[in-house]
Amino acid sequence: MSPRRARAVRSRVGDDPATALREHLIDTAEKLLGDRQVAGITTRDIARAAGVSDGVLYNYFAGKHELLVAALVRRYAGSVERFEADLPAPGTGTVEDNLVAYAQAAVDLVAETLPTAAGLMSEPSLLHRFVEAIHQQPYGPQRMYHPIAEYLAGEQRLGRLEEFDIDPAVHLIVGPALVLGFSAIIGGRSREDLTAEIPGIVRTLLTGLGTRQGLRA
Amino acid sequence: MSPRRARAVRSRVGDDPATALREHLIDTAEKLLGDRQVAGITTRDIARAAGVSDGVLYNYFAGKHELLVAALVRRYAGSVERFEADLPAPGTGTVEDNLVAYAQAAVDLVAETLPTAAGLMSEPSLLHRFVEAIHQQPYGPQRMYHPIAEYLAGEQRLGRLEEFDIDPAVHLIVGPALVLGFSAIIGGRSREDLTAEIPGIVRTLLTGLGTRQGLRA
Amino acid sequence: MSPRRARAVRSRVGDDPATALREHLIDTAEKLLGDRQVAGITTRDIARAAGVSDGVLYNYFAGKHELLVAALVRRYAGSVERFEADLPAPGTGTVEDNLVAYAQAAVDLVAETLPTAAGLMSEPSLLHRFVEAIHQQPYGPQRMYHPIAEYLAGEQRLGRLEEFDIDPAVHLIVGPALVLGFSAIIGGRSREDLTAEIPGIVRTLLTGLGTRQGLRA
Amino acid sequence: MSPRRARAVRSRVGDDPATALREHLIDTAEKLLGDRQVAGITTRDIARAAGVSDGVLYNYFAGKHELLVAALVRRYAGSVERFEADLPAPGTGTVEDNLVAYAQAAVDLVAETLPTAAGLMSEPSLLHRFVEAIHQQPYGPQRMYHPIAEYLAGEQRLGRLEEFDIDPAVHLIVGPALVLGFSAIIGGRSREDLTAEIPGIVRTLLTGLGTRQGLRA
DNA sequence: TATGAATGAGTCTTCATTCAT
DNA sequence: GATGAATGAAGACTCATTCAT
Repeated sequence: MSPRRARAVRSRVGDDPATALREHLIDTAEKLLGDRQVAGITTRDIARAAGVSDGVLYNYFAGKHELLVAALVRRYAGSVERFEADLPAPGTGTVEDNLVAYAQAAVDLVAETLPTAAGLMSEPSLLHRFVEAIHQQPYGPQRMYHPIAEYLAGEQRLGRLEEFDIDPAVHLIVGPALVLGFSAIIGGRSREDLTAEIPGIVRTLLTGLGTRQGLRA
Repeated sequence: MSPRRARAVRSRVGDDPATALREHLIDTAEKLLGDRQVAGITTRDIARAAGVSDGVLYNYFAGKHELLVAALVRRYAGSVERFEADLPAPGTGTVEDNLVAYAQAAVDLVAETLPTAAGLMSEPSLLHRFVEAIHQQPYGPQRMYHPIAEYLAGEQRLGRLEEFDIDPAVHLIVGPALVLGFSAIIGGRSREDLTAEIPGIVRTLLTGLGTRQGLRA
Repeated sequence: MSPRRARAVRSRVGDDPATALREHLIDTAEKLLGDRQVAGITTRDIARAAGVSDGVLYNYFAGKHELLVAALVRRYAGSVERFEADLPAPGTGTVEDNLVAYAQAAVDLVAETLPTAAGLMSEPSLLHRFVEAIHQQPYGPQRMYHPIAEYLAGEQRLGRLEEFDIDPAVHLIVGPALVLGFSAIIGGRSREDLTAEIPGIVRTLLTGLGTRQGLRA
Repeated sequence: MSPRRARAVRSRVGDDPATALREHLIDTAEKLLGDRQVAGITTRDIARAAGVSDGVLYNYFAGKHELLVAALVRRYAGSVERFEADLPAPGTGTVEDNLVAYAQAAVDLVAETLPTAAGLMSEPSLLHRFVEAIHQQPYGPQRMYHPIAEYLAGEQRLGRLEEFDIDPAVHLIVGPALVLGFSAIIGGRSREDLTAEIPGIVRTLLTGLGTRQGLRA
C-alpha cells in the first residue's frame, strides 16, 4: 500500500506523487508572491493556501527559504517569458515603433518584477540564494538584455540603424524602462501615464543629443 | 537641576543636552541602515548600538517607525547632497566629460540609495511615512532629475547641445545609471567595473542610434 | 497521522484530543482567577500553570482576552449553578428557614463572584466582552434574582407570605447578602461570622420596621 | 536661601512649603481617580497633571502606591462627608420619607465609591494598604452604617418605629442601596431609574413580608 | 508520509523608579 | 529640593520549525 497523498493533490493523476506536492507548494507560494511582499508570507499562509498541513513543507524543502526561492525563480521565469513573447523582429514595421514596443515590454517586465525584487532585498540571505539560483543565466533586469541586443544587431545588419556599440545602446533602452517601472511603484503612476513617455524617449535616443562641435562630423 | 545625561552622549560637549541623545539615536539608526535592511533592524539593535537602554527610544520618538523615518530622511538627504556637490556647470570642460560626470554621480547615488529604498518597499507603512516625510521635494530617483535637466538646458542655451526635449533626455541619463546601480547591488559588480561602462553609454547617447531613413534629415 | 499532544494533557484519555488542551487552558485560567485578580494574570502565568509553552494559547484563542473571557464565563456559570442547587421549594419547611437558606446561598455566590467581578471593572474591554458573552442571561448579581422571586411568589400563592411587591422584596434579600459578601472580601470576615448575621436580617425583614402611625392599618 | 519650590505650587503662599507640594500631588491624584481606573494612572500622568517633574513624587512618598493610597483615602473621606451632610434627623418629617432619603444618599455614595473600590480590588497590595489606612474607622460601605443606625435608634426612642434590632435593619437599608449602585455601574442604569425603585423598597421594608402563621402575634 | 499541535526565541512597547545635574 | 532623562524588567503576541502520532 503506497503512503497517503496529501488531500490537496490527490486529484492530480499521472504525476509522480513525490513531486506533485512539491510543485503544488511552489505554485501556491508563487501565487502568494503576487499578492503581497515576500516578508509578509508565513509558512502557515502557504500551507493553508495549498490546502496542506503546516509540516509538509519540510518534507520537500530544507525550509521556508528554499521553497520561497523556488517560487521566486518560477515567477521570474514566467515574467521573462511573457516579456519575450510578441517582440517585433528586425526588419518588420518601423524601427521607431519597434523600439517603442521593446521599451514598453521592458517597462511592463520591470513593473511586474520590481516589487518582488524589492521585497527580496530586505531578506539578504534570501536574495543571495535567489541570485545563486538564477546564477548562470543573466539575472535581474539584465535578463531582458539579450532580446534587445539581438534586435538592435539585426536592424544594424539590415542597415536600418547606424553603427554603434550594442551594449551601451541596450542600457539606453532598458534604463529608462527601469526608471519608469520604478515610478509606477514608488510614485504610484499609472501604466498609461508611463506609456505616454516612451515615444519621446525613443525618438530622443534615435536622434542623439548631438553637439555643435560636430560629434558625428 | 538638569537631569543626568546618557552615558553614550555624556562626552559630547556643546550640544543641546536635550537633543543630543535624539541626534545620537538617529545617527546610530542611520549607520545601521548602512549595514543591513530596514526590516532587519530591531529596537534593541539600535539601543545596543547607541549604547543606551532599550527604553530611551520612546523618550524621543513615538515609536520605532518615527526614529527609522528620521534616519532614512537623514540618510537620503546626505546622499543627495553628495550627489549635488561637484557637478560641472554648463560651459565648462567638454560636454561629453560632463555628462560622464553626471552619469557617474547618478550611479553612485543609486548605489547608495537603492538598497535602502528597496528594503523600504517591503514595509509599506514605513515607506508611506518616509514618502510623506520628504513630501514636497521630488522623491526617489527623481531627486537627481533637476540638476541634470538644468545642466542639459544650460548647454543647449550655450549652443553646445542640439535642440531636444529635456525630459526624455534626462531619462536617458538617469536610466542607465539606475541599471548600473542595480547591477552593483544584485550582481555584486564593483564600482570600477560599472564606471567603465559609462563613457560608452554617454557617447552612444550623444550620437544617437540614427536611422537610414534619415531621421534628422 | 495525528499530531503530538502537549505533555500537559497527554495523560488525559478519552478526551477529544483537539479540544483537550483548549479545555485545559480554560481550566487553568479559571483556577488562576481564584488565586488572583484578572489584571494580574499574564499569558506566561497561564502557560506555566498549564504546563505548556508560551505560544500554545494562540493556537486556541484569538488572544489573552478570549481565553480569559472563556474562563470567566465558566467560573461564573459554576458559581451560579452551585447557587441554584439545593434551594428549598415553596411550601417546604418554614418560610423563615427557607429565606435564611436563600440568603446564605446569595452570600456565598457574592463572596465567590464579587472579587472577580470587581477585578473585571478595571479592565473595561474585558468587562465588555464578558458581559457580551453572558449576554442573554441577566448578568452580575441579578442572576440570583429569578430563583428568589420565584420562591417568594410561590409562598404568596400558598398563602404563607403576605401580599407585597416581589421586586423590592428581592432587593431586600439580595442587598444584605451583597453587603455581607463585600465584608467578606474587604473586611476579611469569615463565612461563619457572616452566616450568624443572616437569621436576624431575615426575621427583621419578615416583621418589618413598622410605624406607630399604623402603616398597615 | 531656601531651596526652590516647584513651579506648580509657587503661587500658594502661607503654606508650609514642604507639605504644599505633597498636598498638591494628593489633590491631583484624587482628581485623576475621578476620571479613570486606579490601574490606568501612571506616575507620569500624575506628574504632568500636577505640573511637576516625574521625580518629585519620590521626595514625598515612598512610591506610587503610597501617593495613591493617600488620594484614595481623601477621595473616600470626601464622599462620606457628602453622604453625611443633609441627612434628616429623627422626629422630622415622616419616617418613610426619611428612610427614602437615607437610602438615596446611600445609593449615591455607593455609585460614587464603588468604581474606585472595584478598581482597587485588582491591585491587592494597594487594596491592603488602603484598608489599613482607613483601619480604625469602619471601612467600605460600612462607613455609612453609623448615621443610619443612629437615625433608626432615634426614631425608635421617639416611638415612631417598632422595636427591632438595629444592625439587621441597617443591612436592610444599605444592602439594596449597594445593589442599586452596582446596577448603575455594571448595568449602566441611570440615577433616575434607580431612584424610582427606592420608595417601593422602603415601604416593603416598613411593612415586612409577614407570614400567615402570625409572626408578630 | 502527512498531520497540525507544541515549541520558545524574539519583537515592540510601557512605565515605576533612580539619580546626575 | 526639583528636574526629567535613563533605566530595564516585563508583557502580549508571532511564527519557523519540530516531532509524536
